Amino acid sequence: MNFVHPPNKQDYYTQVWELVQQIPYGKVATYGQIAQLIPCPEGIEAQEYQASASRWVGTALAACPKDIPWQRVINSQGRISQRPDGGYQRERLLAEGVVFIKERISLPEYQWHGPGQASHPVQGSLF
DNA sequence: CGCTTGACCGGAA
DNA sequence: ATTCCGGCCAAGC
Repeated sequence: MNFVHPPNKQDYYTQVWELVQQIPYGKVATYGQIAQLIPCPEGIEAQEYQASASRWVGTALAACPKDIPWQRVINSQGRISQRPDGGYQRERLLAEGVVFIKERISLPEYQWHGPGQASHPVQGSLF
């Protein structure tokens, strides 16, 4: 397993938390998505970053403050990742109205579109 | 001091 | 659809 750590661990974790905090109620994001929203730290090869970042996100959430909606971060398959505590992530999401189909969430429907992203997606060329 | 163990992901078979 | 693989560090026991 690749476990390259970010140069400034604390700093990176903070960025993760900031982003996760922005995920709206009833929406979800994937580990990889959060990772991509954070710029590759200096001194890290883009390739290494791609290979490791999603895990950094997971590790960051493992140590996140209690006011962070960690339950809204799921894996790329739309599933709940195994956690040390066995947890109630699924329950929390259900409580937010997220629908599970065969233990899986429909990402197209529930995935958060990012922080700066448009609340009004520009579809097609309006011209 | 050494061994174990991580909230992941995408591609290939 | 499912399983396997590479990625190769550091904190904790």
